[in-house]
Amino acid sequence: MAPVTIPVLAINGQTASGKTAVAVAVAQLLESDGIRAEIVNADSMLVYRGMDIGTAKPTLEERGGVPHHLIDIMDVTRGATVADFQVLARGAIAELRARGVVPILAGGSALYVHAILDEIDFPGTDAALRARLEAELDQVGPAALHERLAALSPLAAAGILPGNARRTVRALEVIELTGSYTSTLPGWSHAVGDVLQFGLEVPRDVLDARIEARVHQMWADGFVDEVRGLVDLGLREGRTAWRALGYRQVLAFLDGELTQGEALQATIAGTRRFSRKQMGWFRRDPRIQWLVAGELNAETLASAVRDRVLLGS
RNA sequence: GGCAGGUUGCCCGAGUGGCCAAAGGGAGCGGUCUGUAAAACCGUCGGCAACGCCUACGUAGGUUCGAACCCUACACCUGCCA
Repeated sequence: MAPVTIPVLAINGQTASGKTAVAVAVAQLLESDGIRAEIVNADSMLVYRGMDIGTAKPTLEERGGVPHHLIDIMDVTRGATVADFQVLARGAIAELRARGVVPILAGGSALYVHAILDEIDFPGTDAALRARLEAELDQVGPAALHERLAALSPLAAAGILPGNARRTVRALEVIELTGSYTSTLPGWSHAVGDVLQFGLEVPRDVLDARIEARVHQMWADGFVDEVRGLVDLGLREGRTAWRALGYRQVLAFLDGELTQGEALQATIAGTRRFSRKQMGWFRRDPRIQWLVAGELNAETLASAVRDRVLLGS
């Protein structure tokens, strides 16, 4: 078999931009050309089993027979991390390529996408050390810890705001583990070869309307019951899952802190804000080619992949 | 019908004579980011020709050098009595 080029197609975009549907459509178009493609998820919350309605996880029907990777791979009690995800996603991409299948990386978690595609090495972690630092944080507060960080590494401290306890703790952890810590992300340089990056752009007002409709639909589809069920499975015990957009608001409702209507509105507002943040992140990546979301997106992306595959063969 | 309380900026909510364009929270807007990232943190947040001016604390008037804060009337909402 002649060696052919297998590009990675990355489809980025805000939540509710339609990237999932486009990714599936692209895979199906390629399939009809005799090019196999499968989807690798790059949405942080889709990894959790049982978190379906609130994450707008594509149903089997919506997946249209296209295999999806890194969806439903862990329980809500576990804390997903970028570092884990990086390893898993790169593994999936390599495995697909080895099989001659085009990986379509679809998702809206910008840090995850960055970590998968670009050269970023995450220093390790140590549970005991982390626990100690967090206990200390409770004692002395974030400002004191930040001061200590500043004494150990002025540079690292400069990149972290004093109020940000989370990042301060991690910086101290890494310094203790490795001796130094870098508080700035590396630039844009692919660690995975041959990547085509596209972004779907949706006008703000259109996206906002979609988000609102989508959240209402989640409620209608039984989102609150989904959360109730997950609570029994330990949703509150995890470190990450319960903070997911919508889930946190429903939990607040179940705890009596919000009315159900307030929880719904807060979810809409939170999702809207999240979409802004996503955009801010993706916009900075100069390699992304932006497409106005619309009918022809799948065609455009499929032909970009096709061209690349044929060129390489 | 009577008595008591309330009406504050986009929303909620402090303020009860000057230090009030008015605490705080939310929303909105903008930003930061190397193992929680759908997270965490930060800034901004009445208007303008902007070290000043204008508009603003239910409406209209009054007291005062000075009022969101005091008085009067009116409107609407709320609790108790009938």
